[in-house]
Amino acid sequence: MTIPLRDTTTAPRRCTHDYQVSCSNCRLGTICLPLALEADAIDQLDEIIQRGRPLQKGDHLYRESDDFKSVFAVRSGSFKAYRTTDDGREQVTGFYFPGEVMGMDGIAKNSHACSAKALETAAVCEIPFNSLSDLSVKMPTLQRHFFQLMSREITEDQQLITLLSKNTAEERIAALMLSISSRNARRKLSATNFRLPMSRIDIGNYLGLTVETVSRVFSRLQKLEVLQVSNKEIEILDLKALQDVANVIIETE
Amino acid sequence: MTIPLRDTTTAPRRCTHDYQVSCSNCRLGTICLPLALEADAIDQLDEIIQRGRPLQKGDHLYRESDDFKSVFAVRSGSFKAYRTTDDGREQVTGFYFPGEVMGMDGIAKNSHACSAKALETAAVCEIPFNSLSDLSVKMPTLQRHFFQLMSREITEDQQLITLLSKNTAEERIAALMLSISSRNARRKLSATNFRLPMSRIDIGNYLGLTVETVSRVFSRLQKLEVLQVSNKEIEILDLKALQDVANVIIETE
DNA sequence: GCCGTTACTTGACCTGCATCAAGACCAACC
DNA sequence: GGTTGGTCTTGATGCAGGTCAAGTAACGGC
Repeated sequence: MTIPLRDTTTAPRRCTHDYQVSCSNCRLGTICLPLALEADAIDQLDEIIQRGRPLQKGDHLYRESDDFKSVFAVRSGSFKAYRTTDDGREQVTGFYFPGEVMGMDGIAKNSHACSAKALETAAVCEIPFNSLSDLSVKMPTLQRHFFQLMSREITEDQQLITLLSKNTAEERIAALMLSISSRNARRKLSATNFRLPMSRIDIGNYLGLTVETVSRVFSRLQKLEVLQVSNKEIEILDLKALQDVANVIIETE
Repeated sequence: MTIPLRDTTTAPRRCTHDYQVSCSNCRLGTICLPLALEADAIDQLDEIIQRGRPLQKGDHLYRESDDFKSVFAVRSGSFKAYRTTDDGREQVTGFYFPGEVMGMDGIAKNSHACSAKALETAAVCEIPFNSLSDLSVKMPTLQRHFFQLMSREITEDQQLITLLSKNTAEERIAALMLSISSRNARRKLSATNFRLPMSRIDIGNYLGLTVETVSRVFSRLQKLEVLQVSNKEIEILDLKALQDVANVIIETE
């Protein structure tokens, strides 16, 4: 069940989201990439985008092998995407924050390859893929836009691959903290103080570590006065030191 | 420097590649997904596709941060894609065989995120991305086709992520052997006897293992009479056992 | 053929993280 | 208040795979 995003007849020509993004004339969050869309394109997109129903913590946005119908831009809250391995375990493949787009894993087979679960109360924009395809055909800019979005997903996955295959536990955790920090900064939120929406279990799962290791690394980084950790509340005390620990350059775009 | 794939005026309406693929009316190798293209579409694609110059072992097809202009379908030979980490090490992100498409990592930033290097003498089809985009605008089927290709790349990367974060050395190697085997089968080559085009170093790098471990695992699997390994020549002696070792279902499509 | 170089294998040892185990904290609920 | 069930932390121990080292096989160049 979806309701229209807004009444387009009276709508102002600016971002209607709950957060501010750099592109001043975009209504789509980070679907908004360097390549800005013309006003005309935005109006047409508005026609097809719908506001998804609100989700509570633990609710699924979609599940593995569900029919693929739409991609989703996160409006508020956060999500984890995960796939279930053949022997029934879970592999977290990504965390999604406001302004990020999820669900593109479903295009290949017309059914979702991952499940997406809300980590807290959350809201999304639903973008029906068929409409998006049709519109892309009419609007080459949008098509390229969307290609870029998918390509970006590929490069991000490849960064995770590198992290998993080359880096130590401390480097992985530090890299994740830096990634969350920079995604916060992008949304004009604090880059140094934030609340982790996900559990230690999810962090460990995502980074290929056990909960115990995650916990130990947090303790160690706290002892070194790099981070201040109290349960889910994180404060980056020494950004430079954290970057040194990560030993990886996290893109700050 | 590229030369036209073939003289379209006299061309027969069938696959012109060095290998056979399942889709009988496609000239593009595995760009050919379940979604078959109409004859009309194929003719139009033919117009924009070019045969790339032949590559020798060690030659680069493109390098990290090269301008992104085209994607490439492998015609013969094989490639590895890799990215260089901030501290100068290499991370192999994939191997590409005939009929597979590479280079889509470049779309996001209009410059390649990976380098691609020939593992042996190789040939490719070059598909200029601008032409492809333009054509997709005219041909919705082609657009969807290409979206699927990219989405597939995402799911494959996610499988690798899972492999790296959850599986043992033996499981990883077994999974890679099964993957190569099934990709061979797809090209109507032997699924049990093949030559690995890549070095142990590359295998280790790709799977997040050291050369020594790769070597030891091969020896162990040989002792167990699962594989026959002589340098790069592999024979799968016991497919069922190999699948058990992998503990992961490898898609055979 | 010989030589130099690089790829591969095997062994001995060591370490980072997993595993096992116990306890602390926290929130929900009766 | 107490109980229950989850998440998080910390310690003790073990092992898969990394590191170091030495040797062998394969491949090119001359």
